[in-house]
Amino acid sequence: MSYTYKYPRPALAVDCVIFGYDHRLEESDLQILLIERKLVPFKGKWALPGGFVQMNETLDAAAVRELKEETGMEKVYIEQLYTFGALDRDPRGRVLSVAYIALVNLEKHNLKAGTDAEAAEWFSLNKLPALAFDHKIIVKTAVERLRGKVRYQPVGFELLPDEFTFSELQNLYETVLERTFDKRNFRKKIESYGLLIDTGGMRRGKPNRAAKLYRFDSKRYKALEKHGFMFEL
Amino acid sequence: MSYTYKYPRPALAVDCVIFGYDHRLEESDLQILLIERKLVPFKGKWALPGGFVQMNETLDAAAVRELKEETGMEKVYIEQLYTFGALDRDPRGRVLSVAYIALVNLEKHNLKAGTDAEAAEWFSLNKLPALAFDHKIIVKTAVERLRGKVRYQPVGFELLPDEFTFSELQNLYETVLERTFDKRNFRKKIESYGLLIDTGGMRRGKPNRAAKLYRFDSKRYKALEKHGFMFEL
DNA sequence: ATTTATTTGTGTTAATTTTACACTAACTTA
DNA sequence: TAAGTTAGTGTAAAATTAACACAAATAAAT
Repeated sequence: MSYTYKYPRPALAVDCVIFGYDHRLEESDLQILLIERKLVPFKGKWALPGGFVQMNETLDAAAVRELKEETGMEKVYIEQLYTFGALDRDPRGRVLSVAYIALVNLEKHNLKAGTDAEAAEWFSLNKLPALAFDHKIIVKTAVERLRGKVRYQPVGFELLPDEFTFSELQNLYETVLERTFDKRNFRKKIESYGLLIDTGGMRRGKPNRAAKLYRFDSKRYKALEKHGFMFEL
Repeated sequence: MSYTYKYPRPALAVDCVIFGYDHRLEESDLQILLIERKLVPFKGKWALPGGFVQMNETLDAAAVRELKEETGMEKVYIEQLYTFGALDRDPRGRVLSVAYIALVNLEKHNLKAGTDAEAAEWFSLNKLPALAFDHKIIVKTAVERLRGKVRYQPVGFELLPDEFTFSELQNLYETVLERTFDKRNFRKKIESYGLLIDTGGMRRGKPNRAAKLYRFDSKRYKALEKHGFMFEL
């Protein structure tokens, strides 16, 4: 079976830059999920998870599907990043890639090994191996976008478990933005938005004072957002 | 001649949301350029300028080409907006659209009439006619992006002539952001960035005090930007 | 049971930034 | 030369941000 068109058409792929974060680690870097390519081109090289868009699925659906197929992960935050269309980005011919960003917490979404006969592995953002295709540029674009976005939209919570402590939240922001915050000022700022719900629970188990657990009030955020409220950090 | 592939491929188009602004008008709205479709589907309806991407051109190049073909405009600011991939967005079949935003000044870039046998016309943003395809959503996305972008990147200057007065700049920002600024505070803020060059010229001709003309120092901006400088309004 | 080591949780003051506000200067037309 | 209109300018109050230190709570070790 084959498909014939009057004019030539580029092939269409989606690629996902999946950011992972583990709040349990002391010095927790941002991580990116890569898969080792088993086929040419770039056989043996690491690449972003992705694949071709099917005719009966939207771009978002294709990204969600690839995410699930290659990592087993579901119900993760995902958003379109940018569409890459350089002429020579794929040696097999003209292939466009609509890139997506996904944000996952490594405790909540643990990687299912080898779901797609391809080895998937997390890499620290600043220890990435050489990447196939133009994926280095895609990752760079994604990191810039994440850094920009995290400051004026509360997407950081997607990288944490549902319940988290203030210092986990602060560590996350410090990791993503590569800067430090004053503990008291950070708390004050976040509290001023009234978007955290005290769950009553405590994070115990470490040999120090237990910390209160909070939950992000996404319903309230959505309501406020409509009336022009702006989160900012 | 025809082209055959093993798997089906969507067609690929670019569409441009061209924002126009005229600093000479008293009550100057933001404008959007639309063309009247001469062919089915949506014959007679207004639509964003656009067309299919050719095999040997990048997405950016396709957007630039369409812009020139349909409006005669060259050397305008252009950037990729978003890729729209709903299954039913084109009744002819699966067509993806990579949308672009362009910013032009209506004095600098005057519309060449009927360059492409299609009537092109400027419409006030808040008086748009019904649009073909999913172009209403594309325009909405573009407006949101422009409003967001204009606040933290100095793209507003693209909508003005090379030399402009402070009140022209202020009017532009007030129009795009749909709010007012205090004249003195606005001036102070902009001046604090040191990104405007006094050209020595004056805007004369109106029955009131002449205003100094300034030019945006894009070289200096690019240099500062690299070292973490942030424009913000 | 007590000590030790470690992280949590909290308030005030100074510095900076943002906002509010009104009059004179300069230009063109009548 | 008078009238009408926009350009250009400074200061004080309010709000926000930044800087800073110690007692309380917990688990582990003694």
